[in-house]
Amino acid sequence: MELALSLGDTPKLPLSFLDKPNKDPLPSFFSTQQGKTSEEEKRGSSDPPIQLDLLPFTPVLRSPHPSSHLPIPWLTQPCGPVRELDVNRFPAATTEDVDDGTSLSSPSSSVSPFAMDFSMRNNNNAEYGGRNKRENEGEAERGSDDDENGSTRKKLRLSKDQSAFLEESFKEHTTLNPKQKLALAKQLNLSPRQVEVWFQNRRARTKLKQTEVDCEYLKRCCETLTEENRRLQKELQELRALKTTQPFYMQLPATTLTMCPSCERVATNPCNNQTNTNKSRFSNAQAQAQAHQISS
DNA sequence: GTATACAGCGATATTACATCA
DNA sequence: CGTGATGTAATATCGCTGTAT
Repeated sequence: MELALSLGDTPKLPLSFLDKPNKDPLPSFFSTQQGKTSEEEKRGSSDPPIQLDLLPFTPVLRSPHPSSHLPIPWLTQPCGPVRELDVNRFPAATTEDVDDGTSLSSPSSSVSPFAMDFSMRNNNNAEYGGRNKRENEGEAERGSDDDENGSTRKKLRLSKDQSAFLEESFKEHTTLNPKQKLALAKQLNLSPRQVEVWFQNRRARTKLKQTEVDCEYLKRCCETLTEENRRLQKELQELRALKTTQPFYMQLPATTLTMCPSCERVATNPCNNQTNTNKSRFSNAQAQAQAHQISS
């Protein structure tokens, strides 16, 4: 994973929740690799920029309003490889079977990255088929989820293929405009509301994961800084002890003081910036103070 | 140009259910 | 088999934004 953190130079940590003002629903998916596993996301190293690769293929091009959505790649690009169909699906179910003339699963489909037919998916599931059928007939939108016998909602489990299809769509676009929503719903034989809910939940999951990663990163930062602080405190104590026991620099003639070009400190000798220790820096500071005293 | 009502949408919290160990 | 943990679909609510009046 690419890391862009520089605690010394960067005033701002690359945390999504710090970059976002308030309402931005999703982290910006940048500088990440594809195919990161959750194991890798939970890595214990102190690697910085923790930007989850939750949308590996595309940057987020979020538009606050459907009317301003950017062109939709998966509405215009040719379909990707045809996915394996659900083996549990009725073989007789074809796209044409459910096509009303505005088929979205044709090769020139304006919907899917890969052709797939889910028309029989939910009907295979005796428990959920009726509900989905009803919803797909346009009856169910917000607030009308009870099934026909008035019972409470039944939890629908989307099939693997449906989930995969939605995931692919989500990679292309994390939000849907109404047209996309309808197209996806038709393609998956789900209600537009279900598609909408799925995307809402998916965004929430994405954000949650990113938050977890951000927290983990902050935790590591805190630990690192604590350790650094501890080390510096210890060093300071040593330097104070050194000052009281060995004030050798006070005896140096002022004419031997020079300015180190690399670190811009007054020193008795040009210091090696890379190997300069804090102790020598301390001595330099003392010498600088002495030089200032002499000049004034 | 401004104020108001309304609709649509996304974010978020929560609930309900399915699945698994 | 019962149970708790976990994942996720679905619901409820709120706030924001654009639009019509």
